[in-house]
Amino acid sequence: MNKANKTVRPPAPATRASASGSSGTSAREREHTGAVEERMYQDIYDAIMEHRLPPRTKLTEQTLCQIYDTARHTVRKVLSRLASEGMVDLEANRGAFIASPSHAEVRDMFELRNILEHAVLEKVGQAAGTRQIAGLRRMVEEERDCYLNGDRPRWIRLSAQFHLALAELTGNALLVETLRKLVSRTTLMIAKTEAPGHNACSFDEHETVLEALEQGDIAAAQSHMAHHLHLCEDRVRPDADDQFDLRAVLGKGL
Amino acid sequence: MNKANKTVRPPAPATRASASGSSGTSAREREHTGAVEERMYQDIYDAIMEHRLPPRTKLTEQTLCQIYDTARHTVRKVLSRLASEGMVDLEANRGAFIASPSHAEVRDMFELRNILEHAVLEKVGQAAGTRQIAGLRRMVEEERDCYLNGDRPRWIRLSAQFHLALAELTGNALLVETLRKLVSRTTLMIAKTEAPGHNACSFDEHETVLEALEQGDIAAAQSHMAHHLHLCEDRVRPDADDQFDLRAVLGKGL
DNA sequence: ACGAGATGGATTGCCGACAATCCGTGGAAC
DNA sequence: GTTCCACGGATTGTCGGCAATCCATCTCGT
Repeated sequence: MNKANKTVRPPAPATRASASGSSGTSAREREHTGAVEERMYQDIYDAIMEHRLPPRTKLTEQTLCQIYDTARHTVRKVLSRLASEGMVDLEANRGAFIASPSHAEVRDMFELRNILEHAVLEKVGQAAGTRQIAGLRRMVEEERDCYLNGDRPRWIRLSAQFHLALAELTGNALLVETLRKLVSRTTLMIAKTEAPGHNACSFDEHETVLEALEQGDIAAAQSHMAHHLHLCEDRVRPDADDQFDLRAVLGKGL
Repeated sequence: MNKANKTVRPPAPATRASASGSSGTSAREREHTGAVEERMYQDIYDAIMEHRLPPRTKLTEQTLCQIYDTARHTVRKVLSRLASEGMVDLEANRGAFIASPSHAEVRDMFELRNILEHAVLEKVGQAAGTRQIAGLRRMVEEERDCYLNGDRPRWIRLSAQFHLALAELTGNALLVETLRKLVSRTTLMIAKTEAPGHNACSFDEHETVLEALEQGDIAAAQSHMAHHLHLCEDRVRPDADDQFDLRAVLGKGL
């Protein structure tokens, strides 16, 4: 209940204190520029992760300026940062769009994920901490609860967090960060598995991996993980191009 | 002699045509903005890779503006891009510095490299193309030539390119790109092995990997690669904080 | 009726100027 | 002689405006 409450969020870039930002054009006190930037980034990031902003959605600069009451400069920095992480595509003179990887890219992403997570299990399996595995198990249980309760956004986030929590046990921060970007980019593409009569959802697969890990059978855990990733890849939506209203999705209280 | 002549360069970001850029402040025709940006990026990137710009060197915005005769906006974009790849560190209100990873980060980087290159050999070893291996062998030979001829810059680049050429055989572009960033960040840190009486240099180790690969002994190749990476990690310089003149290093003909 | 070309609105890219912050220098007090 | 504080130059962060580009619509010719 401690860690699982925190959302899956990328680490803040190493800015030290952020600027002060005054000289407001609006009447009321303006929030610090760095804070707006961070909030906007998180909002968009979360919205993408939770499939409220599907691939190919256009992120118009001026619209974001209005929503967050900030200058275009700030918006551009956020979009640029999201682009560098592969979450959005920047097309010259056309604007920013939620990323929509090609079929080949999806294949590459999952192959790379499998390589990394295979290595994670290899390393974690050796230094198998009973205590850590218990934490993972609790996380999977919460995952199941969210799914059964219909809390889709949180369920999706926990599904991603499971893989990251596993990777964190390696103690390799760079590995975690690399995997985080990959998980984000793949999560972005996974179709909504809301179809009725759909086969078992991912927390079962997560549990299978954990059980093999508990029994010290690393090879089995790796095999289950590979199977899980393969299923995830099959859940990638073929296509779906609607346009969504940014204001309705992002501007919660404005 | 065909491919090895090309330098190890990151792929250009997907800009389509680049802008026109006129309204020059200078007398002579101004080069397209996108082109300046790309040139500046490549120059700095190469300079870092070849150790002409050692870690902790400060990259002052105005100096770069003068060298490339461009606006600060452009400089900032380049620095931001380099920062997103981990080549430079951006400190708020203090500026941009060539990255200088901590000891822990170096350890993580090499561990991750080993994971990826291990997987590369696994996959390449199965689909062992005699033709491709011949290309790699030629590359290692050129590497040796450059070292013996004293062409340090090119030797360093070829050393990095070897690993990337190997990864390209997997056909996974994302894997190549991920490894490229890692190789760049590690190359940045490797001390100048110019010390007299120094033990054998890396092209020998590259050759050892290739030989094992030729004989179809994947496990041996992986073992040699792991050993090679371990040696590279030991070559990381402990420290060295001098300041260098940007103009002398980057501004070749200005 | 259909397609090619022109036009206007909207959006992104670029630049110079101003404000905020940091760092080195100089001076005064102890 | 040393330490603390204030000041000024230099550097980075932010903003608004203008130019270039793109897209949708309308018009005109066949």
